[in-house]
Amino acid sequence: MKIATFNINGVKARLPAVLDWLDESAPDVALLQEIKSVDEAFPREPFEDRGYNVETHGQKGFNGVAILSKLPLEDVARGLPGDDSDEQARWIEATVVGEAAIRLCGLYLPNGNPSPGPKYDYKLAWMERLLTRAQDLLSDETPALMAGDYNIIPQAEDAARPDAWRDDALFRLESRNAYRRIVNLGFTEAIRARHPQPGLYSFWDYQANAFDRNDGIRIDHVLMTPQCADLMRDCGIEAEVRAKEKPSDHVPVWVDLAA
DNA sequence: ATGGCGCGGATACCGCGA
Repeated sequence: MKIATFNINGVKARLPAVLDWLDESAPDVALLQEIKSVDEAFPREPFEDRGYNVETHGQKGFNGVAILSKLPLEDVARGLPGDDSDEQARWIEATVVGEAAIRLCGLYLPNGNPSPGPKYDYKLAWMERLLTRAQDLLSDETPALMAGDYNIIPQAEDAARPDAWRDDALFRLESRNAYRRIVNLGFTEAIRARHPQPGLYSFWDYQANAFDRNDGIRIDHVLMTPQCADLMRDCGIEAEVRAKEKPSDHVPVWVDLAA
């Protein structure tokens, strides 16, 4: 089962590019971030025409996450637990049943800039809630993954110019510490585990020809529970998607599971 | 590269992203 995560930066603006990607890459499951659409306006039909079940958790203008799956999705839940007053649509989860049942969590972690400030406080508070959900997933001792746009550069080797990000919310020490605490609970981060070499990126800014200069960062991650990591056959980053017509600034990251 | 580029939702600019 091929499971991909992709921050599409607006489903309406990205529809042709996302459909082309689905036709070429043919993931069984796609976890989408930044759909920037309310649920009622999400263009379900072209995805359903391609055989995908569609579950969305949208909001007006910003954020928004979705799951596309060729297999049925069960027990769909929306919103990261831990703060009923949080109205930002950044978390969706569901179970997909193939050869094995996998709990899928799609996430769009807050950017946090400028830091310090209230947006950075929100990012760190959100990561505390993510830690709690992550602990519960591990306690289940079943195959599960948390995939999406983490807005975290985990280590210096995950940025072409780490010094340029030193004081940014994506790379500040507190951000990296919070992320590492979650990973170190017992998750396997797919790309680090299988492709540990530096220079693999998942985001390139639209400005200043960043992609042509490979001035990128790796901020889209797939974290797997031990039971899920045991199923991983391969994983990769589809950097070539960034060179296509009217691209997102992110590219898809995928894992292939024996499931 | 203290400048850029792109999206959405409000209007002929702004908030936001990373």
